Amino acid sequence: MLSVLQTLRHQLQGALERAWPEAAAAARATGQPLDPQLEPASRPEFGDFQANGALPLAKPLRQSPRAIASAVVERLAADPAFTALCLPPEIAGPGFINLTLRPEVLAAEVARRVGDPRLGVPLATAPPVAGAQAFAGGSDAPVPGDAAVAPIPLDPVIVDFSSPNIAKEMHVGHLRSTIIGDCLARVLEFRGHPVLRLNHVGDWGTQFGMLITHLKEVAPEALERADAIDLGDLVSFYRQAKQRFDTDPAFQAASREEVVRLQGGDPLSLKAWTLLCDQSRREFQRIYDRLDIVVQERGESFYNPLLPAVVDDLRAAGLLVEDAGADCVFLDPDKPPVIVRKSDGGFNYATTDLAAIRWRFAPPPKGDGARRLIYVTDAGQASHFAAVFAVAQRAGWVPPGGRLEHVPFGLVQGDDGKKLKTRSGDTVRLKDLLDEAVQRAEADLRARLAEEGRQEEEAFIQEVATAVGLGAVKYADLSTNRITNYQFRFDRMLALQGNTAPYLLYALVRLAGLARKGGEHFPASAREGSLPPLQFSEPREWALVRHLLSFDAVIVEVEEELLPNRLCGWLFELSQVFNRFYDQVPVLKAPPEARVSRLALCRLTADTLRLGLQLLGIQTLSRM
RNA sequence: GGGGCUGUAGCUCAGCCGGAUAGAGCGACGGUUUCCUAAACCGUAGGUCGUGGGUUCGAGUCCCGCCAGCCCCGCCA
Repeated sequence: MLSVLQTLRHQLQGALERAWPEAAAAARATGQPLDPQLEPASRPEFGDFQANGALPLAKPLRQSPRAIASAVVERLAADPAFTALCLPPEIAGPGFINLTLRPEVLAAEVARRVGDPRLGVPLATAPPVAGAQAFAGGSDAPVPGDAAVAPIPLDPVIVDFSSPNIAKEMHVGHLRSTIIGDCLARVLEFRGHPVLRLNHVGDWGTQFGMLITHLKEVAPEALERADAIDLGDLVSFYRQAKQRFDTDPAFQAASREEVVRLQGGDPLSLKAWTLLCDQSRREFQRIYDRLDIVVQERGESFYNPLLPAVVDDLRAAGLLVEDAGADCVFLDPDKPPVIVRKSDGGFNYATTDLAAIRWRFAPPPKGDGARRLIYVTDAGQASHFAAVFAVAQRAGWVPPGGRLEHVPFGLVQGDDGKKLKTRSGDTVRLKDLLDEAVQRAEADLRARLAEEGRQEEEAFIQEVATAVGLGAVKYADLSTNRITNYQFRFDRMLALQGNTAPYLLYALVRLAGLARKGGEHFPASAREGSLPPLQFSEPREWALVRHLLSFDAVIVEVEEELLPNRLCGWLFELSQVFNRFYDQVPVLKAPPEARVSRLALCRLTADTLRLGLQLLGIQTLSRM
């Protein structure tokens, strides 16, 4: 109900200004107009919204907060636009103004969303030009959809996520970036942003020297044939190469020469490099397909030709300093510099990251023309990104209004609170982890079926186990605040109760059951004109109504804060509120006059839950 | 040594721009099924928000100090 909130905010501000015209004018003159501080109510008994603004005004206005509040309420009562929306406001506590929307306003808001594919969430609009933001209403970002503005094409948002390394297997370390990045991209896309999902794979660098050298020795025939060979277990291949590199000086020397050949564009080296990349790509794609994740590969090698320009730019900007033979940018004379060219003349990862920023902000055709760059990597890289971002700023590559955001996340830990490992101490392969989640979900399901004496097709069992298992892994990751480390526990994430994927999926299954059994009464859409005015009476109906109407707020919040756990928490609450409703309020067996409204409410709940899970990247079910 | 993140119930975690009496889930204990999937619902117990100051009408939230844990810190990504 962002638009209602915005409307009320203007009305309150108007009331405030009518009550104290001089103070309001003075406040405006300072650029800080009187703020009613309207926000969603902190408790249900306070109504829908609360205005806290009277309290801080007590001192400047030399009146008691309650007197200020009652003056505002008086003006509001005289505003027909306000009384059409709200019941008479109440003044509570030290001077809070509590607002409750009229039941028919809430019901109409619900009706408007039934059958609406966007479920009340507006499309994003172009941000205002910097400096042109001052309008009545304070510091709030304008709510899109509030006014009928001609849509301005939005600049792309880049989400840089997943980013495994070629010739290595995806492991738990890639899990969070992949899942969180995909979720953020989905939310941004839903809001209407053109999103570039970029997989910044590690496909360039010194490790290829040893890999190619090893490949040339182990499988020279691969370089002769046109088609890529199957290297089998890439991980063990990598290990072999690494081991030889660490123990065999001759191999080491050969590897170093190989790096030079590769960077010099030697055809045979390039062929070997391509083979390794193709092989890895196929492995990665299996995981992405399984997780239903779309990401476009644009590895480090893409920026290779762009690296010299980075150094040139920095030099031209007067930022480069040579130190111990390396080209450096000193952000702070007392701290280690950002090295953009090593003493041996080679570039390193900072250079690549800088080249990426430069390219991504630059207008097409020599760049992506992006407005917002989002990097989803572990928190350990925070200082690296802070430094690189600062260099990009100083170099002038960030356009006005351009945003550079590192989206850090914590470690995946085991039960012991340490970095997750297998029993033998190896890193856990992502594939194994997903397999186990699905297997456990399947075992749970089979046990349940046996217990309940249910017979189900094998295909059904596989579908449910997959959706539950993979959904549980994703949800467990997304539902905690990403900045903290999180404990990976199968039993917890697959638990049938609590803040888990299965709990949410089950709520949707209940709703799907209602739709199946009451399908002929399930309203398709309010827009077809078949929906009578909705009426609600039960407290649990109203709780569901109110929660559903805050969907737009949580989506916009995730878009801005890039915190998927906010959406998870909201969906969990929705499931809880629905389950309480379902437990106590009959739907199909309701009297006819109540049934239509309840079915409409269920329809909206189901659509919202389905959309929410879809934005998390979680497959939904109609039976389980 | 410098920097970052974290510290909230037994456990795992929320807590939005500083707002009213601190919120879930799990676990524990107790209750609910003639009724749309009980994978559910209802209730009880459980807190010095690491710690000491400060800012203010009001601090888990902002500022400073301290303690503890984790992470990063010149040619790896």
